[in-house]
Amino acid sequence: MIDIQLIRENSQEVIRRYRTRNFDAAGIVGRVTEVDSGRRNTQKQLDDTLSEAKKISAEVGELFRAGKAAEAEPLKDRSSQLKKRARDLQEKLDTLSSELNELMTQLPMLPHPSVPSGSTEEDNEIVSEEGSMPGLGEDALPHWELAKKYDLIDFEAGTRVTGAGFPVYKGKGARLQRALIGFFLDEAGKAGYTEYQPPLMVNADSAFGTGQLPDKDGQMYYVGADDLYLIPTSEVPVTNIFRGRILKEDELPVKCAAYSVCFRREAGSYGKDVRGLNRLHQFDKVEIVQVAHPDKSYEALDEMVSYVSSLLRKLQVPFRVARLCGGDLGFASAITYDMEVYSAAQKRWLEVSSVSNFETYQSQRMKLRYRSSGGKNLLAHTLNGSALALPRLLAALLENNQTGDGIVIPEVLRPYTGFDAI
RNA sequence: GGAGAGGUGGCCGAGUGGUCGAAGGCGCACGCCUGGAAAGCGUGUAUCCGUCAAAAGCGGAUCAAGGGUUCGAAUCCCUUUCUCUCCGCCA
Repeated sequence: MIDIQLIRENSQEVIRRYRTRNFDAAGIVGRVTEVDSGRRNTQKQLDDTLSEAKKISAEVGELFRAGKAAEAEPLKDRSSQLKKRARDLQEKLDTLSSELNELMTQLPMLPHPSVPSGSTEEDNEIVSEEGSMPGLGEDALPHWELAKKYDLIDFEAGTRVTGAGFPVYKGKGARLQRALIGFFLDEAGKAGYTEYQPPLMVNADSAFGTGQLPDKDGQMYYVGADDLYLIPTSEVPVTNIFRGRILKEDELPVKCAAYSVCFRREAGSYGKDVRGLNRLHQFDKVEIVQVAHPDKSYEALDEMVSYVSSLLRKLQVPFRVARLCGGDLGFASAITYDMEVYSAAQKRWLEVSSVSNFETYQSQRMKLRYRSSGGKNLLAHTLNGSALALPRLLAALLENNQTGDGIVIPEVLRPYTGFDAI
């Protein structure tokens, strides 16, 4: 949620900034202004009413103690009336508050000024590209063929056991997955991130806190019997570790890393884009999360982007960094950099990481604050990024490193895999 | 899953219907004391909303959450939730 203060102070500016997202906020912002002033008005009336009722109660108390119970009778009546009035006002206040809350929830994060306007992927701004493109022959195989040829992934078995989008990794394929996870966690540790193992299911409050609910309801698997959601990313449980907390200023930035399995329903996506490992219902990912001081969050963002770049560099995969345009930006994000690796046999770029600064969007929802040196409790900024998501990276590694009679394992992974080639 | 006990401020802990936002202690901050420190002494120490240009001030809410009884609830009643103990089950 954005800070309502921004709307109170300059609603036109807010509406203008939302245009970068192709989001017409005029209607909602207008309603917010209206409901907000009504709410405050009602609050004032309620407070005054309660104030009077409290005074009367105190008087009644004194009369009782003085043994003049009879004199208290008319006061009791008056107090009853006030209480009835307060009940009505409270009801009105609740209605207005929840209406306001609902409106605010419909507003996405304000985009950072550097976010390019645009509506689709096409309008994303490529900010850098590095690594050399592998020269593969015409007989180069896509990763799903390679996975079959070298018996690394059994897609059919996954379909039998669960359904499409739930692959079974096998032998060196499974080992390679484990190697990548180990490598990523070790690297994150060296970069100052504390390792966490979060729950894989979260409650609705957590899903709301990071912005999955209500916006992305339907993209998460839901366990109805216990009212829990399977996490779509460990961003959700990890960030929510800090929900409702007030951190000390010198604790910032908080840097967390977590490996987890991720579950996504990906409702409605079929076709060749989802072939093989390109898009799955269950996948593995190491995520990094930071809780940062508002003045330092863009520094943190840059650090995260260069950290993820360093991983890709070490793995020797060609990659590029894109700054998402307003239209492609996630609901909760002020700015997002996508990191894409080049998958040589498919001849396409695959997104393997998404690094975002949510500024106060999530912290506002989850009341995540820090105590400033001035003694005030202020909202912290939250950020996260994949470091990294495994399947597409695995796809690129398999495709780019194929030699015709095997697949070469990148140097840095060999201590983890225990083998040099497949 | 069954039985019982309990959730009070950063923490411990008193409080069972009437100035209780809440005694006391610890912790923390500041000051005094000291050559310096410890001890000691003193002062302060929750969050949110509203009012205000802002601060102060003032008003309101909050003793797990929600509802109820009452003129008045941390205190009584109901529901939910979480924690602990015992039993059951179990990787």
